[in-house]
Amino acid sequence: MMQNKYLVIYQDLLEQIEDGIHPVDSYLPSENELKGQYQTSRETVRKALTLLSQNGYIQKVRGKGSVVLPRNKFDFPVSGLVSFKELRDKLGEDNKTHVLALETAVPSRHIKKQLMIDDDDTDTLVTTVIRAREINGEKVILDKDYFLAEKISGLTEQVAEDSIYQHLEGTLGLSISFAKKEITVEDPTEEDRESLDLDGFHNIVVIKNYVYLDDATLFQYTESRHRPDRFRFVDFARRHH
Amino acid sequence: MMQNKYLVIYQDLLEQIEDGIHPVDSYLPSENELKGQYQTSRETVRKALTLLSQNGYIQKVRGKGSVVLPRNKFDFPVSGLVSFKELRDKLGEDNKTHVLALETAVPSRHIKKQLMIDDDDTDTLVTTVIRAREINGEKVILDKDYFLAEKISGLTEQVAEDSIYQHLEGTLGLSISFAKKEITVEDPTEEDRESLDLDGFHNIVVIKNYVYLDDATLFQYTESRHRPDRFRFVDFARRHH
DNA sequence: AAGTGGTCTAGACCACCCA
DNA sequence: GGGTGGTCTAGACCACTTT
Repeated sequence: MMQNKYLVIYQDLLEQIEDGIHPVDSYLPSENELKGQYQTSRETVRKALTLLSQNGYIQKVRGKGSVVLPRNKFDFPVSGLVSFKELRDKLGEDNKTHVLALETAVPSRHIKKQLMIDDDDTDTLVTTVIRAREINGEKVILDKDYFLAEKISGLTEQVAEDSIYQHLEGTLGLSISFAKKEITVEDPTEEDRESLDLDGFHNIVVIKNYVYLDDATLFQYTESRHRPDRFRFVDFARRHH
Repeated sequence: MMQNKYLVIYQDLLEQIEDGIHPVDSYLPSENELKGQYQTSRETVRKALTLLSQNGYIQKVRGKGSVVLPRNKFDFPVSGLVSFKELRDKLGEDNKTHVLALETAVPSRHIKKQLMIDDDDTDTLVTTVIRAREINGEKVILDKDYFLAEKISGLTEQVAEDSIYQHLEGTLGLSISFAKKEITVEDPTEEDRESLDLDGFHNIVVIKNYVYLDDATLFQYTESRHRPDRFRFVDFARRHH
């Protein structure tokens, strides 16, 4: 299995950082050393280091080297595109997924708008998946996913209970490229009250997510509605001067 | 004033995109064309395009070119490091800043922990700034900033009412490199109730921000506490395969 | 086949840090 | 002054899209 050289270097170094071979506050080997170790050019080494830097693992300091940054164990993968399955695997708590709906149909006005489908368009079908996420016996997250039906297939209840993303990227070979997220706090809807264990909570955290493929086409809109006590968002942002 | 070539190209193209010279869904000139236009090498052109791509302005598509992506006018600068001043300038609403505290002292246990200062350390001073932000006559955001005092100077009430960031980057020449953010929803504290117009709101959105300089040293911890109806966070995240 | 972006190379000069 | 990362070059080959 051949890979891009810079990705091999990236993954190598990442593993070494996670294994503590390069502890926090220590310096990675210099770009010249790495260039020798991997029998490659300096620009290729730099590509790997730039990726590590973008993902918050190292900081490059002029005249000194690349320092390993501290990482909080609980950080979710850097700023998003995080699915419930990944999250659940990290947290390792008791949990369950209830599939409340799974259907393919002509979407409502509101969903058409979110997916940039023309209002007059009555041909484009959208697959809707609604799931309640249960953690430690309480239903605390309501996930409402809307997919362009033409792009997906084989979406069964089984798949929806596990990980849709795995299905998309693994089985269907779709390549997710980027996403736009918006986080707000709203009043719970009737649906929220019915589907979740809201107890005494008066608010709900809403994450709206627009997901795009490699060819820049929008193909998914997701609304993830969290009970406030079960919401946490971690972000790493670099300033591009 | 000489600049890096790739930044010149980046800013040029960005301006052209914002001016509509390259409308949404159109393709930028190809890398070969740009290389000619700017009398430079292709790798340098690619560096500029990569920046545009990271910041969510374009999507590069293999075999086709660089497509201009749609942008919501209201997007704040991509995922963060947004200061209240920037935000206020965008929104253009009536607003005011009340400086509630400004002092330099040995910090509390809790703040020491946030700024990675040793518990036994009684020498390191921290400058605390507490500000309430008023929008349309209501105090809706409480900003609590803690700076390593040795790194800053000349922080007056005047400066605090305007933009501390401008002071840091402009006047002091500090170079902010990256930040880690955590967003959660909590119960309001006594301080929140006293300093803000919470009306009937039962929750408060808390953004904890750890800001680092170019040399990877932590120098600021900020807690920004928003009334839920006045909170909105927008994020653009690329998937690095 | 021609054009596009993706990767890689071997070298160069510069700005910065440190002994 | 020697080592570090930051920028830039002129070329090469590849994978993909389009005609």
